[in-house]
Amino acid sequence: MSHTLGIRQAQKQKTRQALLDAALQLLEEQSLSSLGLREVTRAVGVAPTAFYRHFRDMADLGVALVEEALSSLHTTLVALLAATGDGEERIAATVELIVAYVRTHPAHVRFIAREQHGGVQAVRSAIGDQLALFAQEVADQFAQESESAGWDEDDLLMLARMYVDHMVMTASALLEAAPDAEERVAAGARRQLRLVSLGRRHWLDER
Amino acid sequence: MSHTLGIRQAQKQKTRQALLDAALQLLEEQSLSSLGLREVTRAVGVAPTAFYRHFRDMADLGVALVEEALSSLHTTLVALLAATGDGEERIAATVELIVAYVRTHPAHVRFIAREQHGGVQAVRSAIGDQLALFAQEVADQFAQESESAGWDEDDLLMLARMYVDHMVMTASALLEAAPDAEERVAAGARRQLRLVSLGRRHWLDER
DNA sequence: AATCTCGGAGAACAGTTGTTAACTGCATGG
DNA sequence: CCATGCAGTTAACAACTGTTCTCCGAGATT
Repeated sequence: MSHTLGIRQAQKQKTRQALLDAALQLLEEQSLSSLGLREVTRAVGVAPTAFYRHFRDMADLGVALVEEALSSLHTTLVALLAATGDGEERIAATVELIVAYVRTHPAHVRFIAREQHGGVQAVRSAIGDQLALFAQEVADQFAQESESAGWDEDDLLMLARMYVDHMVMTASALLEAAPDAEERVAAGARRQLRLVSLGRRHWLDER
Repeated sequence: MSHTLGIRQAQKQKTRQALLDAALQLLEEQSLSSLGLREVTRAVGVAPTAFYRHFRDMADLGVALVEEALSSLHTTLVALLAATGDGEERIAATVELIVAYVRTHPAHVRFIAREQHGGVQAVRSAIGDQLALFAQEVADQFAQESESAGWDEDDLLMLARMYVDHMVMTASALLEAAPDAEERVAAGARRQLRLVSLGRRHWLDER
């Protein structure tokens, strides 16, 4: 199935990736809506017009970055949830996953946090779609657990959204935190997840 | 104490406000880091150089916008919390406050949501400081309630941060929601607050 | 009434931007 | 082996940017 790319298409993907990498790096200190096409091509060392061979405009590149940043997380997250039950173990593993991802892909995390509410509509939508997908997957996993017996479908999705939103918030908080405050942020995130988990256990108490 | 401004200073504040208003409007479709000085002055109908009489640069104007957007909310929020106990009544009132604020000041809300993680460091810090102040005030209020007996100080602040962050998230969600989906978002926010409140009540159960 | 202060205007500056058109050279498919 | 396709280049374009310096005129001060 994986027909080896010709040397031509290989080169194309290489410069395409170089454009994405350069853009991501430049975006650490500004927003997508202020990032210039020439700025990116200059950083890569390629003519400005070469940009058009790969992306229609900056918004298009932004959408590609969303894909790059979030697509790999789906399998990892679902696997993590499937392997753990609702409890201290899952909380620790979730926060550890976030910490690890922020450490290995800080620029991607910053990009998502920044452009989630940023000034480029297409990118906002792309991120929103991805996060909604995450929430749906988390909700599906929750639905299979015994703690969710008797739960409304809407309530489950609401709970899942809280988890996903909380993960994004935690990731962004880790970014801004000084390196020595990292563990403090992680500890706070674990306590917040514990609170939510506690609320989940007593959700059906008063009915 | 309120010595009537001379007609000179009055004019100055008037154009200053016009600059803020114009910037806020232009920011509905872009980020602060891409907003140009000339763009703003053009919208006001004033020479580009007049900008410097009021702000050092765009970041400076951004910080002023943060002040304008959030300063008025402090008293309102604290009064609301003081007037209600932890329960359904407070939840409804809180969400209603958010809905009302988003309806009356949509551009301000969008600005805060966008620039909270935006590309201009000074503005990010200003928003972060304001939100931390909110959290502290909420925590102080919580500390006076009977439900908080036996609570750690750190845990209280953690709970308060959840409330504040949740308010920002809800406000931003309301903005992006279609007008007819507004009530659905509000209902979801109430359920999430209910979950947190439930977690709060059982926080000390297992000790 | 004369002087000072200062918000705003005007013009000019060197750089920058996105986009167009026509080109070059090389991997590719017949 | 040759003709085609196409990633990337070069040059030029009008439009735009932030910032400086000089000036004006009307409110404020004495």
